[in-house]
Amino acid sequence: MSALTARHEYTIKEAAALTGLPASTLRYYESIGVIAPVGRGASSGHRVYDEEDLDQIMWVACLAATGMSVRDMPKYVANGQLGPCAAGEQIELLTAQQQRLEVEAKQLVLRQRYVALKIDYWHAVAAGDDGHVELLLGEARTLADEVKPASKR
Amino acid sequence: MSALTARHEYTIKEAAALTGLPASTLRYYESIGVIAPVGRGASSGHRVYDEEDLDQIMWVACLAATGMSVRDMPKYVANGQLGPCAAGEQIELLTAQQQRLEVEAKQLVLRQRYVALKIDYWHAVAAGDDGHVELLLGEARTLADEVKPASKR
DNA sequence: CTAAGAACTTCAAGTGCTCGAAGTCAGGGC
DNA sequence: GCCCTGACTTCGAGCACTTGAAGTTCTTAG
Repeated sequence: MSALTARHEYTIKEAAALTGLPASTLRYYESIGVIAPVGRGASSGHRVYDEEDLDQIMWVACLAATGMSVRDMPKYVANGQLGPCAAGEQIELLTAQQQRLEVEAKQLVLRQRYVALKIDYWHAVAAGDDGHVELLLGEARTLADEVKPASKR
Repeated sequence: MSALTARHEYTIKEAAALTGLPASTLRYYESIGVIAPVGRGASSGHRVYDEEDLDQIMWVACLAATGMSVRDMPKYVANGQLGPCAAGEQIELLTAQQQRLEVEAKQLVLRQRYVALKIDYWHAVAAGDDGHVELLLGEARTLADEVKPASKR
């Protein structure tokens, strides 16, 4: 298996893009021991992530998203190391993460609408279109009420 | 009329409940000048919020939710009172924000695809479907390759 | 009226990143 | 070869809250 399965390697930037955590956070997590030390390029000293590292990071990202403090994480990461026997738990956490991402996507769309609305609003103000201004202000208030649960993060 | 139209007054706790921001954050925002100084009870020295304060806080909460830094907020909050003269600057700030949100949306979609792939992967692992596992690992690699051009193209 | 307790006050320190500075390293053009 | 660009490295400071301590004030029950 190992000979044919050329393990793909990732730079810190690719790992960041796939897991949704900034590179700085990946280094931070490694520095405080939340994730295991990542392999380094022989000559460069740069971090080299493999699939296993990414799985671990995804796991940590799930824990972080549920509000767990970084001091409590190492224990739970150890559980995640157990491999195939832990597949069920992995799926459970990843599914929860999927739902969070969906919520995040919805909130993002809402924010995009809100910003677009505000741009319209200022265009109307600049044009002196008072009727349109009033209309847009009303819509903005409606949207503002919906954007409440964006206080986390 | 105005005497009877009791302009409702709120404690910091009520203001927090209505705006969705913790009381500590309201004090923090006031301390750094993001919101105007709030009136105080004559004898107690406790903060007393009125409707206008709440509108301003809601507005700031929206800015915070869209990712604006607290340093940029005072200008933006002040501009809200200035009317048409500041429309150009408002539009400029909001358009920049719109572009940030667009980037964020693309990254979010990428993460969603990755998580979905990982769920498939663990299902295949649980089922002992090694061929499928290999296939999905390959797809993860392909997904990672898409990240690279996204940063510079 | 007084005493207990909840809720407010300020100030300081902690948290979880996040950014900037200064230096190292890989790849490409001359 | 040699330099340039750009991505990586560590480290320490900064940011946006957040929490804790210590004290004051409002409220309520006896």
